[in-house]
Amino acid sequence: MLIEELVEKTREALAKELDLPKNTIFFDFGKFADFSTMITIKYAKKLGKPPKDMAESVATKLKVAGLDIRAENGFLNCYLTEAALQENLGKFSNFNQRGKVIVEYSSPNIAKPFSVGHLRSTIIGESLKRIFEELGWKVTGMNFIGDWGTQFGKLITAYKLWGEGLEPTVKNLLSLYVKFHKEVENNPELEAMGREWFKKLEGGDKEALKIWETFRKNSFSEFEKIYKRLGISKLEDGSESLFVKGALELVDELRKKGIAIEDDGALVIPTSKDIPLLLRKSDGTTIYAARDMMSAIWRTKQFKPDLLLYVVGNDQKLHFELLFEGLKKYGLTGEMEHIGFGMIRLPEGKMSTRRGRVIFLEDVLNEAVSRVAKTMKDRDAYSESDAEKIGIGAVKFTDLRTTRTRDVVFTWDMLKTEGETGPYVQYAAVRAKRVLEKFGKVSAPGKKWQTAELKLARKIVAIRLAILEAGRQRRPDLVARWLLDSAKAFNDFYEKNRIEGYPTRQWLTEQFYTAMERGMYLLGLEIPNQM
RNA sequence: GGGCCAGUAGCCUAGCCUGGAAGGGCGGCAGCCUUCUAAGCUGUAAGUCGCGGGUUCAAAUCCCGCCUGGCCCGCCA
Repeated sequence: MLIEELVEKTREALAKELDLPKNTIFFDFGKFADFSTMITIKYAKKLGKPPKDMAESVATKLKVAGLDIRAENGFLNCYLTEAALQENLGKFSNFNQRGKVIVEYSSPNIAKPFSVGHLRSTIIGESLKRIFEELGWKVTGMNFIGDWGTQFGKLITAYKLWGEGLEPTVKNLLSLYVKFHKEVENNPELEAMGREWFKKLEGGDKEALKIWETFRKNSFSEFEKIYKRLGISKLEDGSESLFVKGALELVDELRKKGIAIEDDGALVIPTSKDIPLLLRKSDGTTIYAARDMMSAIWRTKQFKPDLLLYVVGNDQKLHFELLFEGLKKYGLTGEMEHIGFGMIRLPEGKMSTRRGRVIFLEDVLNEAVSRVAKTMKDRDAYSESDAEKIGIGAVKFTDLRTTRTRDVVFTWDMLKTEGETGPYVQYAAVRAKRVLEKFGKVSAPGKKWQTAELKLARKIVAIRLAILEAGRQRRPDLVARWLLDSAKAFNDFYEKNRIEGYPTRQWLTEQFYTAMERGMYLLGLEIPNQM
């Protein structure tokens, strides 16, 4: 029986034995046993009996095939038997969940370089996409590229004023944007010019559109490079600009239906919060909320999803609350969820594109890879492709292993390769891979596993629970946690036990390796050839 | 001013949903490469779980207040 089924069986058995509702029984996983509960303590209290005796008597009565259930310190600790462990090893698929989900992630802006700020959405989103796929969902990755809005009116203004003859590369456009915001302090009319150009753009002005197209084209080739390097899946193009026309029509429809109302010349949808959802400015142009709404409506029609996920920073939490309210008023019934994540900021404060205070992702990746390359060269074992895998792995893993919602202060410690890092995980996998290459595979383990072997097997088997929980809570860091635990267990095992010549150990090494491969894939980590 | 989130050893972090047994990493100190890769492993020191109250047999976890930091609070995205 699969581990999660054993958990469920135990829950049912306990509910029956203690006469408690199933949904009041919870387990801790991997802390002191494969899973454990202290429900007996609570129950003992109800009966006014000592918890220790209670646990003892429940433990002896409770019989679940495949489990060794023991009373320890008043807790009920459940251990998979050797047979159950063996059955579960090598099984990290077939979760058979059903459903369709659209995950919106990455969503960079055009005419701006990818900063480390975009990294989180991209990496977390990609990982969630893979986790949901693993669980059996049909997943569409959607890229809501920021390519519309007043800022492009400003950028066109800057381009017209100072950009003549300038190659419209992303870096050059960034300097124009920074210059605009500097100049605007002395020359406030620039703001008005910017709004004017945006109005022209939204009105379909040929010149404005032509300039904007150039921005877009250059940015897209930049994105492609970075996605390739990060191993990001092909994403459905959900650029904001695709929804401009629809948004204008939608806003009209909402007004006619009375869902949206005029307020100070602008059009808004009232909400339960103290601010409304603003859709259209008093100058008649739309703001991003209108395009967000239209986009959600389009997604729903096009893909008929059960769930819409938005992997966007915590700073937009309120926006999504308002947006979802607006969408519900419009009549959208599907589930919508904002998957917020903590902001990356610099030790000196928030990153700001306008002030040019950003760290480019490309620079971070290059630095990571070159540090790894140096280490490899010092050891006389340099490989360009492995350096890339390890360097990028270090950056991704650092990001993914911390709780999603925590803010991150950027330091170059992201690039560490020792301790709880991506390279640590990769290293354990590489060690296992080498052993398998050298000594081959065995068809079956031996009988009567030793303590060390059981210990390793328990860690490996927990991958199913990690993936299930990661999906339920939308938390890739739980998979990262498993990778770390499992790698730690293997490194420990490897140092203390000779693997060659012991069928059980060789077999476990293979189980470890395939599970690691799977878990690493879910986070987008690659296994180097050697390190 | 209002709202949301966070505060766990010198530093970083897990545990908080579902109360009961404070885990890990970095750095420090002391060790381990003639046997499958030392980006590894072992041992050790280091904690008023921000502060104060409450609920409870039991609070890092739940409730209230406060302090500190971050973020958000219609014509930006």
